[in-house]
Amino acid sequence: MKKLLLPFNDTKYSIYYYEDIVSFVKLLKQRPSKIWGLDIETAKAHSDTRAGLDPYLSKIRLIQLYDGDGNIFVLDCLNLAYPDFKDLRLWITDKKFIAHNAIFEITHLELLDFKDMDITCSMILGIMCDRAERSPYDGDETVSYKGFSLQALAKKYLSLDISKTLQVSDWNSPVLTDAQISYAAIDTIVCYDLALKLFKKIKKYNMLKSYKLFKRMLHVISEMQLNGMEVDKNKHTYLIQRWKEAESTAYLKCCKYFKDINLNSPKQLATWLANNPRFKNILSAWPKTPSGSYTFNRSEISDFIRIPEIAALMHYKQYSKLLSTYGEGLTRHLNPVTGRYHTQFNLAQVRTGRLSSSKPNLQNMPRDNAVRSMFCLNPANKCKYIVADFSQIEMRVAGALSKDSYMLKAYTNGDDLHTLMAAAITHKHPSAVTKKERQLAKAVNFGFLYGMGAKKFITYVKTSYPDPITEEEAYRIRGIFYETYAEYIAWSNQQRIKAEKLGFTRTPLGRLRKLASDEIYTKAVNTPVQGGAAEVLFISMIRLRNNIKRLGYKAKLASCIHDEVIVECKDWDVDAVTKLVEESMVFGMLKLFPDAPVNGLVEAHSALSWADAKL
DNA sequence: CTGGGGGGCGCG
DNA sequence: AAAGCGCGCCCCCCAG
Repeated sequence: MKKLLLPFNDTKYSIYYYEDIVSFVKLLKQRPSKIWGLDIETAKAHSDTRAGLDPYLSKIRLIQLYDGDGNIFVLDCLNLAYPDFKDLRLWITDKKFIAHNAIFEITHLELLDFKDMDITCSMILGIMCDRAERSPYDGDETVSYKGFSLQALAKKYLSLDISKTLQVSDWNSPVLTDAQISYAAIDTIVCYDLALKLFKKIKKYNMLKSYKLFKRMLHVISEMQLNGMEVDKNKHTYLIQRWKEAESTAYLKCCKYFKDINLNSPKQLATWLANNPRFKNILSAWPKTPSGSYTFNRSEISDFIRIPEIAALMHYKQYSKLLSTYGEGLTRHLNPVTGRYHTQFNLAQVRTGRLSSSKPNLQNMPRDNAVRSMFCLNPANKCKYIVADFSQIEMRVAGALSKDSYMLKAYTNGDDLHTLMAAAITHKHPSAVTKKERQLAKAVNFGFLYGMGAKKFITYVKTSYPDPITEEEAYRIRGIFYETYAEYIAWSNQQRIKAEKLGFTRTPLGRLRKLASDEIYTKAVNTPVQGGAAEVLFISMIRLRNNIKRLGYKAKLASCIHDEVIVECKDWDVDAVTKLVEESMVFGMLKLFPDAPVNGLVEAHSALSWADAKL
């Protein structure tokens, strides 16, 4: 044991540094604190560049615990054996912790078998406060404040400057310097103080329910991130080969029309268009980007898509997109230890309360069967993917929130709202509605739900429907939407009035989103609906994970895509867990909206691959 | 050489 | 008066 004195922020702290876990735990037990600041330092355990950050490529070097009363206990794990942690695990079970970016601590500690720790995340508190206090239109008064790192939030909320220069120091070094140990200790103090301050704000803003849901999600996310998604690399390689061939064919065709032009440069394309005599007569009708240059956005220029030059260009862009985003580049995210994609799920970042996914983003994989079938389990492991979807979750949440009797009646009867809308537009009986008409109605429902204008609807239809519609027709259809969902429209207007008065809107569980005045018309309506759908999903996933653990099934969450969950499950438990998934999702809906109709709410299937489990 | 904005596009 | 929403990642291009 080594004791260090740490003067920091006008206070004197004591650091107790241990290399022996028995005395470490013995001392911890003497402290009365129930809430502890927690941080870990990790060292590289692999040559990969991500080593030190990725739980599979790192080893924990230090565990730092702050008792909230001037004492920091630091355990150096360099020379500890795995079974040693038993006493620490036991000590941890009835304590609460505070960490910054708790997902990092949870995922790393999970691999040492520290399960379901009660951790508050100061980063999530910080993001939630930010979303409540600042719309993107507000800018940011704190110039140096950027992102939600501990350093940034310490400066913003505690007016503290903490150095991060030692973070990248060598945590593999056999002997750590006093400066390194002090650096490691400071983070626990700062995140402890930060969380106390931010937690008061959360209560003041009435966001406790919402925060508690996020907190419970930490373990769900940790499970998904650690589990990851398995891919069949051969399928991917084959796919890339096919895309490359298609791209080069398309490129050769483009060469006839575009001389010395980078097809990936919108700027060069715009110049080419402006100077091409063939386009002289239609140039005035060519749509433009917000900043005023000619656009080559596929959905904006659907009027000109039949012109050979444009058709060739679009064909090239299609494969160029696939190759650049879903080609070879994707594989750099494969984990060298597990061979899987361990996506990062970002909690609380999205203003409506959804999750987002990055490195790689698994939430925007092409719907293409060939792509999704590369997410495929090895049959030798005797596992299946269970894929379950909410059916039309946002429409259902819209109905539940507004209590629109037309929507609720349809869901109660098991009717399809898109088919009903198609029937209303065409004056047909629902049973006579064609596939094409339903497709248009789908665009009607999705578009007008959040206040789309008739004009935009025309271009929107062009992308999702084969035949164009006239302006007159667009206004007529908009009228039908407003009549059909009159109660929903009334609720929408109420939401707008409320948001105008308060300057913010909330999700059903109370997550606050500040809105600038010109955001209100659409976002005051969208946020409760999209946010409500996210909250339903969160409740469902928490329930599902708890029940899988409680009942001892061999299954783990693998991913989620806004209204869809993917579970990896041992063959012999697939039937039982599929039922559990369905039950959990219905439970999530009813927990948030007790009166919601739930027939046809969930669809679930299982198979070796993501593609096959969707059928 | 890096960072950031714009344009574009994949998903829900 | 008019207004779909929510993301992340790719490439280009320009500023520092």
